Amino acid sequence: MLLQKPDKRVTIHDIARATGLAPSSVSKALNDLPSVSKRIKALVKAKAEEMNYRHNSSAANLRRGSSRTIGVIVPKINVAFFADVIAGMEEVCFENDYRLIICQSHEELDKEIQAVETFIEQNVDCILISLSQQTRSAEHLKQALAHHIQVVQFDRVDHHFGGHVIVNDNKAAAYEAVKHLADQGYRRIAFLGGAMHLQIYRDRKEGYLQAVNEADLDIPYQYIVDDSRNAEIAMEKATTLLKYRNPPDAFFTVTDHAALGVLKATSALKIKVPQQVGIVGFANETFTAVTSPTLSTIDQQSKMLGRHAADLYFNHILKKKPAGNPAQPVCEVIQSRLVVRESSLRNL
Amino acid sequence: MLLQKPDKRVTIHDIARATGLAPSSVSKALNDLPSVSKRIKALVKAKAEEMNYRHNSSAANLRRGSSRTIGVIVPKINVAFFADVIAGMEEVCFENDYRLIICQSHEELDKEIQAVETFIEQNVDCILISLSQQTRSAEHLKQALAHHIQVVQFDRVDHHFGGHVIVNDNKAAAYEAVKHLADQGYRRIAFLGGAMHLQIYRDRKEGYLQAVNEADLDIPYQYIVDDSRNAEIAMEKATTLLKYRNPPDAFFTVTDHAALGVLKATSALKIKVPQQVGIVGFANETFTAVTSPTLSTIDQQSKMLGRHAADLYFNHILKKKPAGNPAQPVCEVIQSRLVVRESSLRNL
DNA sequence: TAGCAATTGAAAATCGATTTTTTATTCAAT
DNA sequence: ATTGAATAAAAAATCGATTTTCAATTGCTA
Repeated sequence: MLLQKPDKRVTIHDIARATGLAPSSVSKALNDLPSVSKRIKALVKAKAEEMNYRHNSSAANLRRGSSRTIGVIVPKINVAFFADVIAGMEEVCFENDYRLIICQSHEELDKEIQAVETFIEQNVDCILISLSQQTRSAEHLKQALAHHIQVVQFDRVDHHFGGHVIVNDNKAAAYEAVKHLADQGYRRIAFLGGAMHLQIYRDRKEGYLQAVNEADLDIPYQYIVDDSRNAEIAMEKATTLLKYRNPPDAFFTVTDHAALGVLKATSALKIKVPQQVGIVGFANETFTAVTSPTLSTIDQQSKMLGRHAADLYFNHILKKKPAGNPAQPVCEVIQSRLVVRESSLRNL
Repeated sequence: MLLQKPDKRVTIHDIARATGLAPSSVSKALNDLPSVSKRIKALVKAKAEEMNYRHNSSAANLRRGSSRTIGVIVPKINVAFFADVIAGMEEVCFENDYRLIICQSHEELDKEIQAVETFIEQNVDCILISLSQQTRSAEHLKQALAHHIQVVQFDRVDHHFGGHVIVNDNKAAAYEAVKHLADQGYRRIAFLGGAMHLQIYRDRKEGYLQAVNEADLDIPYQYIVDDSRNAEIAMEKATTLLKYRNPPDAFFTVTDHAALGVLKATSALKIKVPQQVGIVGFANETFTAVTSPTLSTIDQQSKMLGRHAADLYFNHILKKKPAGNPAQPVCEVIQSRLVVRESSLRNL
C-alpha cells in the first residue's frame, strides 16, 4: 500500500525526503544559490522534475515579502492603445521573470480603488496605472505607497501626485497634427477635445492652440469644443459646426472615436473628406485603417511606452532600492508620430 | 520613542495585541465566522480600519490551499470577442468575491503552456481557457488537473480533452448567415474558412455546407477556401476568385478580418457591395460597424458567454465539490445571432 | 443549586518556501 | 600536526492567516 496521501501537492520537503537532504538545501538548489554544490543541484532538479514538483508562489511570497508580480490597471483592455501598452509590459516582465496581472477600472473610480486594494492584498511589487475617466486625483494611490508598493502612472496621469510618470508628448503631437492640416491648406480648423480635468487633453489642446497661432489662423470661439471624446457626441457637435454659417474646413479631435463621429457627420451631410473637410484623430485605433476614407491619426508608440513603463520599475526603481534612497521621481516622455492617411491629404 | 518598527505590514497579531484578543479571534472576527460575538467583531473591524490593516492573500492562500482566484488564458486581449468575454467573467468573479487574472498566449503554444504553469504556481482555483492558434491538443491542461485546478475551455476548445466546455452554436450561426445570403438572392456563395484543426472553423464550414445544400446552390470547388482567417490572405483569395471566369456573388467568411479583406478586394476591383457582391463575417468586431458599407456579421454574445463560463465554475463545479464526486463534464452552447448590416442587404 | 449544554475565546498546529544560524567537513598553510 | 579559513549541508526560525483543539464562561433546565 502507498504511504503517501493519494495526492497532495509535492513540496520541497517531499523532495528532501526522497533525496535524503534537508529542505533548506533543496530550496537553495532549486534557486541556484551558490552555497550548494553542483552535484546536489543536479540531483535535486532531476528529482523535482521526476516528482512533478511545482513552486508554490504563496509560500514563497509570504516568506520573501515580495511576489515578483506587477499589477497593471487600465480603464479598458479592448482599446488598442491599452492592449498594446500591456503587450509591451508583458515582454519586459517576462524578460525579468516577473508576472503581470491585469485589472480594468472600466473608467470608474470605485473599480480603480478596488483594483488597488486587490493589488495591495496580493502584495504586488509595483502598480502601473492609467487613471480612469472619473478619477480626479491619484490620492488613493497613497495607500499603495503606504504598503511599500511602487507606483508608475502612464498616459492618463496626475502630475500633482508627484511619483513616476510616463506620458506621450501630447502637446507636440497635437501641434504636429494641426500643422499638417494647415500645411494641406486647411484654414478653419476646429478642435474637438476631451474632459479638461485630464492633463492629456489639456496638453493636446495647447498643441492645437500653438499651431493655429503660429499659422495665424482666425478661429471663431465656437470651433473649440471640449468634452467630445466619443463618436456620438462628436458627431453631434461636428454636425452643428458644419451647419454653421461659417463652417470649419477641418477637425482635429483628441480621440479616434471622435474622428469617427466627425466622419459620420460629414457622410450624413454629403460633405467630401478630404476634399471639403480634413480630419485628424488621435491614438491610431485599429478601425482608423479601415474606414472610408481612412483616418489620419497620431500613433502613440504604445507598445514601446509599455516597455518603458515596466523598465522604469526594473532599471530605475529596483536598482536604487538596496541603497535605501527612494529613487527620485522620473517623468519620461515618449515621442508619438503622425500617421497620415486619406482623411487629411488634400494635396496629392 | 516608538516601539514599533518604522513600518511593517500590520498583521492580525498587531490587531490582537492592540485589542487584547487572540490572533485566532481576530481572524474569525474579520471573516465573520459564527463562533465570535458581535461585540468582538465590531471591535476588531474598527481597530483594523484604524490601523489600516490589509488582508495578506499569500498567507491566507497558503493556509487555505485556495487562492479564490480564477485565471483566464486568451490568445489576445485586444480582440473584441475576448475582451467582452473577459468583461463577463470579471462580473461573475466580482459577484462571488473572487479575483480574475489574465494571461495572453499571443497565439503561441509555448506561451500558453507558460501561462498554465504560472497559474499552477499561483494556485488558482480554476483556469478558463480559449486555445491558441498553434495549439493542436489540450493535453498540457492535464497538468492543471493533476494539481487540482479545475479547467473550463471556451470558444476554441479541444472536445477530445473531455472536460467542461462552452462554445457558440457555430454551425447553426454559419447556417443562418449563409441562408440569409441565399434569401437575399445571392446564388454563388463562396466560403473563406479558418485552420481546419480548430473545431470552430470546422463547425462553421459545416453550417455553410448545409445551407448551400438546402438552397440547392451549385458551388464550384474553388469557392471553398480554408485557412484565410486574416485580412491579407482573404483579400488575396477573394481577388483571385473575383477574377475567375465564373466569380462568386457573395462571401461568407469565418472571421470579420477576412470579411474586411474581401471588402478591400471588391473595393480595389470596383465591385459594388452589396449590389454585386454580398459579404457576411463572423464575430461582430468593433470595426464592422464603421466600414463602408458596414459589414453584416455574427454576434457571439461574448459577454454572456464569459458570464456562463465563470458561472460554470461557481454553480456547477464548486457546488459538487463537497460531495466529492467530480462534477460530470458539461458542454454548454451559447446561441449567437446574425447582425444584418449593409454588406449583405441587396433587397431594400 | 447542581449539572449539562451551548457559547465564546485562547492556544497551538499548520500551510510551504526562504533565510539565518549552526554544525560538520575539507583543505591549505604554518 | 594543528590552527584557520573556506565550503557544504543541516537545523531552526520565520512570514501571516486559518483551523483545529482545548478551556472557560455563560445560561438554562431540572
